[in-house]
Amino acid sequence: MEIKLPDGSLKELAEGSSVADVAASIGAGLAKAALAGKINGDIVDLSESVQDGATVEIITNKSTEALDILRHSTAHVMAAAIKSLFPDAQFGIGPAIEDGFYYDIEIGRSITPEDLQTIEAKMQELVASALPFTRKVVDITEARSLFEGQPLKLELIDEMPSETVISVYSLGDFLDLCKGPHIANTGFVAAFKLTKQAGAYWRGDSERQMLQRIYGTAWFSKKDLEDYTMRIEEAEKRDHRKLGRELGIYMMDERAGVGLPLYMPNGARVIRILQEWLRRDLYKRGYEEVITPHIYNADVWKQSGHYYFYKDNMYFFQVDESEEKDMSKVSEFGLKPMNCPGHVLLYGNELRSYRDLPLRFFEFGTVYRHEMSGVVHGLLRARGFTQDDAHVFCRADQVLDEVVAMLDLVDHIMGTFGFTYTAEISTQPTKSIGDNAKWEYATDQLKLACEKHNLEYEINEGDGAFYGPKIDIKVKDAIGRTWQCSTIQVDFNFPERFELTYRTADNGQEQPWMLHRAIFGSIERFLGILIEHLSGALPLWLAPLQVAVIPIADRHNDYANEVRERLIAAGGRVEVFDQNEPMRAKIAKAQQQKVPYMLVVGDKEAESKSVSVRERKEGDVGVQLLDEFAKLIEDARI
RNA sequence: GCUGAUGUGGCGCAAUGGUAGCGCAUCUGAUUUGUAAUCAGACGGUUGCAGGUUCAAGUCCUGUCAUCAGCUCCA
Repeated sequence: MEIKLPDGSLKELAEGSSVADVAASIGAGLAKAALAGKINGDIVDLSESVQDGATVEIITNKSTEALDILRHSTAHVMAAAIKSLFPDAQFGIGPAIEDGFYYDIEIGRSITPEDLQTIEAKMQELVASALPFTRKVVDITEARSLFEGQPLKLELIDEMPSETVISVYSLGDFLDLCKGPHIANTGFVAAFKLTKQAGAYWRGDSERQMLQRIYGTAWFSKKDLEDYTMRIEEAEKRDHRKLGRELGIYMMDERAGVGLPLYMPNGARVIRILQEWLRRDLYKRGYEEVITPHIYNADVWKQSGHYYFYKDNMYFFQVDESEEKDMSKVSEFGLKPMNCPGHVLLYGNELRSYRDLPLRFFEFGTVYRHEMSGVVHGLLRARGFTQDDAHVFCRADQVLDEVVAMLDLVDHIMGTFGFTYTAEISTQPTKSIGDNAKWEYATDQLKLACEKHNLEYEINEGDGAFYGPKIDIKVKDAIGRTWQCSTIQVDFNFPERFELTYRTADNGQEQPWMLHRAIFGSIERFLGILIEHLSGALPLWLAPLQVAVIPIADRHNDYANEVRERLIAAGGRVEVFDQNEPMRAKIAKAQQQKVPYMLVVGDKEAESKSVSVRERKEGDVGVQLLDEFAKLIEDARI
């Protein structure tokens, strides 16, 4: 028989040859390096036999799929080690993930850090003995008997269609249900480390039992593992919680409450600049700014439905409005967890004409959500935060253009900060309101808008809000975590429940379409991600302190203050570092504060009305006339 | 909320069950400096909180609060 290689050449082979035979026929070196194969694009085990006319590719550790195969295989090695140390262990699943792998297990108690060491040592033994992975194909019935007494595995088998061909892999005396493929033997595992252990719900369902999850990382060389460890350490240095404190951005205090950031002067400045920058852009784009209350009578939350859907996650309180103070006339209020009701009430306050649409309200709205204690995380997930929230009321035929304009705004803002992002469209969930035709139309408009905007998207089937479909924009942070920032949502709930209408051209009444959108999402979350992204070195226009004027000796303080005043007149944020310290120490301080420019001034500069400019990344960039430098600061005004 | 780990001056760290130390920062004094940290002195904590074990607890135990790493969740 004949097969095709990726380069297009043909190869003659004996009937019943396997992928491994193909590798061997190309060369002994390749046969040794082969991890798995690809038949017509599908990743398969080396033992898989090839059919006449198929295209066969050999996967080696240079291939893009190789790390996943290695990591998944290392998860099996770990499972085998656990099986020999804890014979009664039950196994869940053990996939490859970004940078590593995990395996969910149950040994009747929690895994301790010491266990991790023991398991790792056992794994080293298995790796040293170059144990082979052996693949076997069985039917459902056989699989059931092989995994007798392993309820977690049996549950997985039970969910497979009855005609499925199941592959199992054995590694020594450890047998696992697995699609494969795997490395030929454990000798390929060159560098791995067990990194952490945590609880994880079986099948990701919080109603079900919690298993022990062990995480590890695996690489093809010790060097790669070291680089990875370095990368993690570097990422920790730029953690926004550490930098947030060091740069005077924000603090937390137990006494204030969990998840409630307090902004220090630098943080307040940055947030105000971000807001003003966006505000000006939004005016250009046809938005109107509004301001709405932080608390609403509970009746509003009842009408919107939030009272019933989110009561546990909202802050409610009662006020006695009677003169007798006998709680006879108690009113209930709720802190807003989102800004929609205010904007909806504003819309409904006037009779709206089709000519008014689209009507775009925006607000920097501070909201409070009682997030569960385990999820609060610095600025990235706080209980009080400010959304750059907007609601657009429009006609059905305007939805597309509005969403395209929003995507354009996302592009502009993320591009300004150098973020790359991905888009996901979430569709109708099983429990939802609004008729199917509307859902279909709305979802199509979102897809069309992405296409019109040349934005690739993934579909999150059934993951939309109960009130409408949405586009979520996720950006990547320094440690490689993805965070949801921008969101564009269609809402069928509010217009219905608050009976919003507009007068049509033919004097009829129609219900407007309502779009929610936030670009930063939460300003604090965005700032947190931005700090990590830039290692705290905010661009000149956004830096809380733009210029540190550094007099060399006390006698230069007067000129330093003159420089400061000149630059403040140019709109700059400037401070004179006149502490009784050597210049070098002042520079060190300014560098640590990530101040974009340090201006060293001494006799020469005072004489010539100039400044010696030091840029935080470039270092000393030479002397400039003060007026010249002032222009630079002027240009950085938003 | 769940699983696990951790909690020592403002920050970063130390202290075989036996008198809580160090560096940075702060304050005072000296020094007046040319591109990443001048010198000296001083101040500052009873070890998250509440119980318990012990002759003796930062150290051991219980509870609780908070933080961290995950899981679940994120209108």
